[in-house]
Amino acid sequence: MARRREFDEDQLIASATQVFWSRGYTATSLQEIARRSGVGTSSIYAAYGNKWGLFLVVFERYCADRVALVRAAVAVGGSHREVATRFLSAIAEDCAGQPERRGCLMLNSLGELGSEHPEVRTIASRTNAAMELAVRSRLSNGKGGDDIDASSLAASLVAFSQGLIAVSRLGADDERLHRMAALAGSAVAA
Amino acid sequence: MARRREFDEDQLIASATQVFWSRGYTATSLQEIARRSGVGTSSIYAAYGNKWGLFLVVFERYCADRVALVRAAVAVGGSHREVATRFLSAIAEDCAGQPERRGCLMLNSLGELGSEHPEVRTIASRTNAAMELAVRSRLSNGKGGDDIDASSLAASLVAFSQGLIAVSRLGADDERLHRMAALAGSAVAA
DNA sequence: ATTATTATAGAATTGTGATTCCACAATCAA
DNA sequence: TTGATTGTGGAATCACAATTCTATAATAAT
Repeated sequence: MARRREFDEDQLIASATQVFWSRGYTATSLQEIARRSGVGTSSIYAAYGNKWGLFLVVFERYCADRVALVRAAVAVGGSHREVATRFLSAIAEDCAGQPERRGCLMLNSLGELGSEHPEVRTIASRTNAAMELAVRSRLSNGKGGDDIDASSLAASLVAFSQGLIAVSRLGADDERLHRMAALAGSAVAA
Repeated sequence: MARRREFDEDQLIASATQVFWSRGYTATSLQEIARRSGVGTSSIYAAYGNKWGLFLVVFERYCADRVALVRAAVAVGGSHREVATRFLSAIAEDCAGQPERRGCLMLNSLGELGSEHPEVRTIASRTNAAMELAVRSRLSNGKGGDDIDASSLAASLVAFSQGLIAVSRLGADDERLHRMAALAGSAVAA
């Protein structure tokens, strides 16, 4: 270890995330990330090897944040119906707050890169499992008798949330998203 | 009109669809489409103007086919529960049959291009509305009293189907997809 | 048959963007 | 302080892919 980094890694990753998220992986140029972050391309290559390496770091971090979002949304717990409603509302809320209706970087990347890049599938799959687990852990009433049911329900809720995200990308207004979230939540047996 | 086209347009569009679907728009080169279809790049440019023009034709056609798929799935009608189950099962079935777990070109393109290309959002949005309408038209029991309810249900079913597609991209096995479809279907009030 | 028009093949152009190189700066160990 | 090591800025590669160009072929209309 000789000279230390000058750039702030969190800053760089944050900038890169924005660009990848809005433009997609392939259409994003490193030069743009360099420009927007103020970090030179040499430094980026030295630190991450190549564009793909940088993307993977971005992607992993984003996915981790997403799991945290879900955990926070269901932190309180309650009846199946309450948990479901809070979870879906939180997702709807998040979509509504995104500029350009850009949805979710995980789903966008899965769409763009999933077929040809197993790593992306792997990370996304792990993330999805973590989300399902987070939801499921708040659905069980502590008895454990209906666990199979609870995990199926959790999986379906996460799937529905991903449908909500897709719908948000179509330009659905905030109210519509929230109404769909509420309707699905109330369809869950209390 | 002097000389006539030599290439079969349906063939070309079909080849192009495969490539765009597997690789994504940006990562696809016209040369690859030319090679796989046997049509020269000059002919493609003469016919569609540019890569984007070709893509739009591919995309519109794909979306139309998708609506047709949904219409066929719900053609028979029945109780809300039956229609929902048949619809979701048909989507699950379709996903299961895709090579490379490539999902749905509409959702993939929405993920890759949605933020920066309003045309894509517009076409996808129109397609989505057509799907919802197709489902809804089979949900009404002919009375028309609960139409608001029926259209909300249709919208949620379509959203859930898109969630299923996302899950399929994660590598979920066929059985899991079918189970989720069945569970969601049976959750719909008969 | 001749002409005007559109299609095709394949080479040439051009721009972009990933990646590499090189010279120089900063820091640690001695 | 000196040398080894790692970061940085910016120019230089290097490949690839979108698009255009040029010549030639096919066909409809006269």
